[in-house]
Amino acid sequence: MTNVDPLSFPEWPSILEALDIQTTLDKIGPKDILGKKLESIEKWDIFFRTYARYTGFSVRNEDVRRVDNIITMRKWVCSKEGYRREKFINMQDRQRTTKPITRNGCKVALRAVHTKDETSYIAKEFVSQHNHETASISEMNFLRSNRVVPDGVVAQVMSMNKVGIKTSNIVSHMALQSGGFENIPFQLKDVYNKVGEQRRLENSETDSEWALGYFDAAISKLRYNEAQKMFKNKHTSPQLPSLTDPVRPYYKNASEIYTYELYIKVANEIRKEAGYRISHFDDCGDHLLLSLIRFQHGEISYKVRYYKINNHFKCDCLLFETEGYPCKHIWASMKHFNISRLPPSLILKQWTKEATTSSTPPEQGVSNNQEQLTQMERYDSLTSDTNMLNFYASRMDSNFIFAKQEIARITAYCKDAFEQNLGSPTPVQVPHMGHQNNPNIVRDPVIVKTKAMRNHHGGQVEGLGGLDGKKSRKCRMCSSVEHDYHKCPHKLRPNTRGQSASSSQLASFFGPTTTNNHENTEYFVDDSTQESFQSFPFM
DNA sequence: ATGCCGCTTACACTGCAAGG
DNA sequence: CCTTGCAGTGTAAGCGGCAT
Repeated sequence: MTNVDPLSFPEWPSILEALDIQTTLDKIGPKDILGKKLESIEKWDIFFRTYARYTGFSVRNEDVRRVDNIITMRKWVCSKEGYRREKFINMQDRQRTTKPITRNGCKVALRAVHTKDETSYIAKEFVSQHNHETASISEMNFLRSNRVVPDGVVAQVMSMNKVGIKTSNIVSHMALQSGGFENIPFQLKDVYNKVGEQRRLENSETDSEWALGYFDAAISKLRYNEAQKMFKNKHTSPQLPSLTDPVRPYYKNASEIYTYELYIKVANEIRKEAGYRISHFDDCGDHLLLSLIRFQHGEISYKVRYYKINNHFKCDCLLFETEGYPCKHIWASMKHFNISRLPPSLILKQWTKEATTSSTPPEQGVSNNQEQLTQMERYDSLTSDTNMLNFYASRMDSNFIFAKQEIARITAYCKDAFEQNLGSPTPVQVPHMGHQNNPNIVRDPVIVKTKAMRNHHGGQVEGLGGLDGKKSRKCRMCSSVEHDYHKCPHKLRPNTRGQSASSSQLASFFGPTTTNNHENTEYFVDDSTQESFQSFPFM
């Protein structure tokens, strides 16, 4: 079991002391928590979120009660608490395929109630047993309540957007410098959301146009996307049709076998199966030859061969042979023979969930996990701090020079200490704001000033969907509706390589990369590069 | 005190059209 | 044909009212 790194979570020791917890996090049970008191609701919040982070689940605020604007009770739950609401399960006139099921009725929860003397909050409910698998350390950054977009990152992305660099490429570069996407505590979409939020606040619409690509970053991104998909497949499941659907077993069977992306395609075939019927079949010795016709389209027919010896189906349409999953004609034939589960011969292993999960490296040992986790926490913390540093230091010549010198000094010191294996703790105490206090944690719908507050005027908030007239397009540089980005008079258009304003800004933001592969990389942006970057194969 | 439910809003995602 | 931005859809999240 892992323990909380006190350097990353400075509040943690005092909380543990106040709760008088002697056991490790994974062994905490109701008897350790029920009846215990903490001085504020925020401390309970920190406790439960840290507990969740280190035991592998995501937290949702489930309920809150206030009297005179003072919180009298709050309940936190596992994000898998409850079930999808009935109205979304039985939605009529559905226009899109359903989203994966993320809830499974998990009972894990904490409830803290204001004590009678109003001096503290007491735990009245605590459930620690999940009814599902929890996330591993390597999946920790995929959990929503663990995702953070540090202020420095937002500031840096916005600055670089202004000189025309795409958000996705900036994030790729950050990932590259951090040693991979798995080492940054946020996802690309979190950055889009956070930057978008900041832009709305500033009421300025600028974005980026030119691309910048790095092969290593692209590969890392592909791997990361793969890991994201694996996480999704492991922790969500497709929404199945209603219990009354006669071919529900087929959907269920498919959901158990295929990844979510492929399930959507297979489900589409199963759905279309109903449009076909077997007109007749002939016994050809080693196989049966079935003739299928489409309802109301009698002239369109398909032949399906059913080989009894190996329980295999082969269809004229060759969908299975080309795409790797059974076609509607095979599903219709299976139904005809009352075969309720897909025969193994029709399951291509590369499309199954098993194929992706089996490629996951085995979990590392306990001590390695602890080490890895501590290192990750500290890396997150340092990245957050240094991003802010970069932002301010790059704004003034004197700051820039000072920062460069200090960074060189500290780096040399740490490197020296590391190489001599002096180990931690390093005498250089890095000031830390506390991970869970970071307002940029990707908590779901964060600052929602008006969220769930009744709209007494009955209208929608301006700027959101539902406005009457269609919005006209705005220039991304100056927000004018008169022209678009490409014709904008404010657009920065450096002409020559190595002399442009953007190139120097780029160089100052990126700094010299230390990665071997890029030692000779020059950063430049000019008219021609826009084309070449956009056509970069991985971007 | 607690659970259930309805309502509102935000976020994630998709599809389409404009523009190059 | 490709990229980008926008609008629309699905649903998670959060809160408060009401019933138990």
